[in-house]
Order: sequence, then structure tokens, then C-alpha cells
Amino acid sequence: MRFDRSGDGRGRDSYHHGNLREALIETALRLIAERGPAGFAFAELARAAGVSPAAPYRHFADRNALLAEVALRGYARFTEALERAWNGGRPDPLSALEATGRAYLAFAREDPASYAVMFESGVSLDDDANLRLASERAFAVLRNAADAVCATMADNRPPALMVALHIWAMAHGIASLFVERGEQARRRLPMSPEDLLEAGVLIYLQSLGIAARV
Amino acid sequence: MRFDRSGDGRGRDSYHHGNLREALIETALRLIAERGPAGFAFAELARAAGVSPAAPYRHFADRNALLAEVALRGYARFTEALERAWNGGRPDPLSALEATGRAYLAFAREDPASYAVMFESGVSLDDDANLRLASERAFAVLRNAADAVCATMADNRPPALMVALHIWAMAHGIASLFVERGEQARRRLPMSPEDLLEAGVLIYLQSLGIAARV
DNA sequence: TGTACATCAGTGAACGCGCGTTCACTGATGTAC
DNA sequence: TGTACATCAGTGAACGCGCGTTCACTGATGTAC
Repeated sequence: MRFDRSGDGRGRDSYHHGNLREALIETALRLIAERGPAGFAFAELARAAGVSPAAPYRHFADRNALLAEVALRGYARFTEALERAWNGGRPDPLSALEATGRAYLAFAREDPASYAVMFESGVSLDDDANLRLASERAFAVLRNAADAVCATMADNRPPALMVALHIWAMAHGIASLFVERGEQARRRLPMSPEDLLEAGVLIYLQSLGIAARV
Repeated sequence: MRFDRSGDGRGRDSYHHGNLREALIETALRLIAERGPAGFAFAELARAAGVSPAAPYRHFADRNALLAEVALRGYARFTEALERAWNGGRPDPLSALEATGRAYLAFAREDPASYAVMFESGVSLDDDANLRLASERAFAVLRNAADAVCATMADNRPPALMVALHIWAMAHGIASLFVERGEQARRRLPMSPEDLLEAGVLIYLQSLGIAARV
């Protein structure tokens, strides 16, 4: 079988694939989005990528190593997306935090495979220091945002860590229960997940005396 | 192999097991708690229950049917637990709602297998009307609680459905991210999941003008 | 520029395994008389 | 109370399958001279 290397760069023009590592990761994301991380088969991945079942082992030690790489890249892009949405807290901390929440749900919606591997699969953070670091960087964005938002308060400031955890939990809960992802059926909602999260965050922060000043 | 039927009623004293259906469900809960719903194998279940691999088919059409039954019973017990905690809104709606939140997390902690099958596995509510009904009954408890809590407000009442969804999302998010369950490693927290949820619910409801009257 | 050769990234066949499920069967139970 | 028999809930062997992984191999690439 011969592939065309021209164009999207995913093909190959010879016995050597040229870009198999990247192609495997892209294909894995597609398969995981369809079947979930648990239903993802390494042998099927090779088939879908058009190579022999042994070929992936040139690039990944085993199935777990590929999942870890997917999670690592996922955390990196997740962190970028949250950072971009937070935008240094501009125009003001509250609306920047809302934008960050929307970015959270957008990530779960647009890259359901990475989200599932990162948060809903057995990939262990304990076995991989890089992975743990990457996941901590993602949470740090939320944590910083909570810091900034809490700093706008006059008195009775709640612990920013706790605020960050509450927002994370609400975002994850909504993503997990209500965001349609791939083939997986989700519970129906009378509003969009994004609006639900925004309203929840608004109500929550209002109590902290923040919404009043916007 | 001979089992003793006396005592807990789970054994058998003859060729016939006597109570295989119940024993299978109990064993399934144990296996799922250890390996997760996706890693749960029907053949292994038979082995663990001490019967031949064909025996479970006398009681369940297939693997999916058993998972559906686990989910169904899970929803029933979940609903009971939430109802009991809600306790008709006594002594007052706010503290009853807090108790309900704690009961939510307690369920996830004490019956991680059922929780995972109900909320984190591929068991589809669309294919089984009973299951859908059971899950709706569970949510109805939260919904009623939100109704009662919202009714205590003077004006500017938020939609109770939305309040119920926010609390559900926060509870599920905390359960999913932070409640230690079985072998599955979870992220570490500087406080208990129960306290985190209670604080979150309190802050959220405070904004609705409810906490002030307690 | 041309050739020899080491290195690299694939092939394709095979492995052992455990899975879900089916089959003809058989031992135990309980009911009719 | 004792026996014949239908029904039920098990057995145990087998099936086809796809999995993750390994192996000896081979074609392509790129470097040294």
C-alpha cells in the first residue's frame, strides 16, 4: 500500500511512513472519541492508521505509553486554552473567569478524547512526573484566576484554593454529565452547558460579593 | 465443590446454588469496584462466584443485562439514600439540602461500583425505560429539594430546575474528581470532599439569599 | 558523483490469552398421584 | 409415605474472536569515503 505524502502530511509515499508517530496520535484521538479510552484497542489503531500491528511499537513502548502521551498533549492544549481565555484577567477578573469556564467546556466538547483520557480514564498521574506536572499547570490557571477574583474582594475573602476547586468541580460535573461528546449519549438539558456553568459561577461568585462590582 | 447455604445465605449446599442471581450481583459490585465497569469481565464474574461460565446466563441475558440491573438497583438505593437525607426538608430546607449533598458523596464513596455504572459507564438510559425512570426518580429528589429551598426565598427566585442542576453538577464533579473509590487513585484535596461540597453549596445558596435566614 | 554500509522504520506471521457466548448434558428439586 | 417425572439450575467443553505483544525479517534512507 502506498500513501501520498503531499497535502495534509499524514500520508506516506513509501515503505516508510514518514510521520507515523503523529498519525498514530491523531488516529487514536479519533478512535477514543468514538469508543472511549477503555474501548480503545492498540491493534485497531494500527489497522486504522494503515500499518502493521507491530509498527506502533517503534514509537510507543506500549498501549499505556500512547495514552500517557495523549494525556500529556491534552493537558498542554487544555492549559493553553484556559490561559488564552483567562487572558490575564482582562477585561476584568469576573468576565475573564467566565470566559475560562466556557473554554473549559469548549475543550471537553471539541476534544472529547483528550478530555476523557485526562479525567475519566485510568491514566495514573502518580506514575509519570511529567504528566502530573502538566495536570498541575492546568489547575494552576484556575487557581490563579481564583486568586485574582478573590483579590477584588474587600473583606471576608474565602480561600482562593477552595474557590478554584468549586469552579473546577462545577465545570467538570457539567462537562461530565451534560456535554455531548462523540457517540456517548448524555443527559438532556433545558439550556446549554455553557450557560448553565456561567449562571452557576455567577451565582456562586455573587455570594462572595464580586458580581456586584461589575 | 460444595457450599454452605447456612449463615449469610450466599453459599450453596448442592449442585444448585440456591441464590446465584443475588450472589452474582454482589460479586459484580466487588469486581467493578476493583477494576471499573469497563474492566469487568463476565467470565471472571462466574469464576469469582464459583460457578461455571455458563451459569450466569440462567439469570441474565448477557453482560449488559447484568450491568443494567446493577444500575437499576443502584439508582433505587441512591434515591432512597437521598430521600432519607432530605428527610422532607427537616429541620429546615437548607440543612436538609446539605445533608442530601453529604448523602450523595457517601453513596459514591460507599458503593463506588454502582456509582460508576450509573454515571461513568456506557449503560444507556435510552435503551431501558425502567432505568431511565429510576434515574429520573433520583434526580427528582434533588429537584424537589431545590424547589423547597427556592420557595423559602422572598423574591428574585431563581429557577429551581437550574439550582438542582448546579448542585448535581457540583456534587458529581466533586465525587468524580476527589472521592477515593476502590483502587482508583484520585486527586488529593486539602479538605474532605464532603466539606468541600458543603462549603460550595453554602456559598452558592447564600447568594440566593437563603443562608441568611438560618 | 557513485558506492558500501549502518541505521532506521516498517512488515507479516505468530504467540498465548481471556473474552462473551453457546451447546448438549445432568444432577437436584418439587409436584402429582 | 413412596415413586415417576417434568422442570429447573447447574456443568464443562468448546467456539470464534480480537487483543497486546514479540520475532526475525526487509526495504528505504542517509552518511562516509
